[in-house]
Amino acid sequence: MPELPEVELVRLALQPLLEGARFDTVRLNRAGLRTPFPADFAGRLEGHMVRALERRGKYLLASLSSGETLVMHLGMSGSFRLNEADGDRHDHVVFEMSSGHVVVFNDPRRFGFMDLVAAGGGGMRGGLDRLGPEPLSPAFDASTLARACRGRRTSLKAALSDQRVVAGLGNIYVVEALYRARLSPRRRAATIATPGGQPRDAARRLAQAIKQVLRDAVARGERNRFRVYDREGERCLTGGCSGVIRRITQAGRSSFYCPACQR
DNA sequence: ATGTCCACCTGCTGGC
DNA sequence: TGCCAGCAGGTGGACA
Repeated sequence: MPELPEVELVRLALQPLLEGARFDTVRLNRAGLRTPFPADFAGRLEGHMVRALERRGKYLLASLSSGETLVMHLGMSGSFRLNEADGDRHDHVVFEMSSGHVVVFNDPRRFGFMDLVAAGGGGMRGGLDRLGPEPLSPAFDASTLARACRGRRTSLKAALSDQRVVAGLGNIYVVEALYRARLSPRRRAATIATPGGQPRDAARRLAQAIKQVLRDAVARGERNRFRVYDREGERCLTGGCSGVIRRITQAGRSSFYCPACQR
């Protein structure tokens, strides 16, 4: 399911159940997800308290009283069910908390993963440390975006999908942000910056659009209607534009855009 | 280094 | 009704 807004909503739902509670029992219904669970996974959780549940990009981070951090990623199809018994064949992990709450992790495709890392999250394979800025933080703006795109010959779609450029966007919100910024997903990333890496107007529009689509999605609280995603053949919703939404494939993924107003 | 492609896995949909 | 190709919101590794 999840891009940044959905992960943030999951975090908000889990936070009151986990923070301040200990793991009483951790049940693993299989050996791993995308990667094997770390050695003695249950043993390193049980008895320890969750001090805080935070989010970084699409990752959930539970800092523990043991000093370790539980890193969780939902992949494409991961979700948590709260206070229900497990039983589905894709219920892979069960947390029974000292608060009495039960948290079940379900993930049919098993692209998600869980790991335990030293506090801070360094040392995780792949690495949280390689993530770009949080798009909703002040540290992310037209300047940081322009610098990250400077000289890149790849498309804006590919650049924004790269978690090193900005953390948390996925296929849908990349497409939505480009639509709101009136920028084509096929446009070269480098063109939003000057050769010196200074932001052009397109970079300002794009940084603002990214923040806007993410904030709106979190505020709405559910994944409902998109303005351009999955609307191939339908009319463009931008005021004054009579274009028709087109679908193209980039890097094996669908992009949707209006050829009339997105340049 | 940079950019592109593919595999990982299951479930659902639409066309025949 | 059944079957099957194609597609799905992510990531990392292999390759040019």
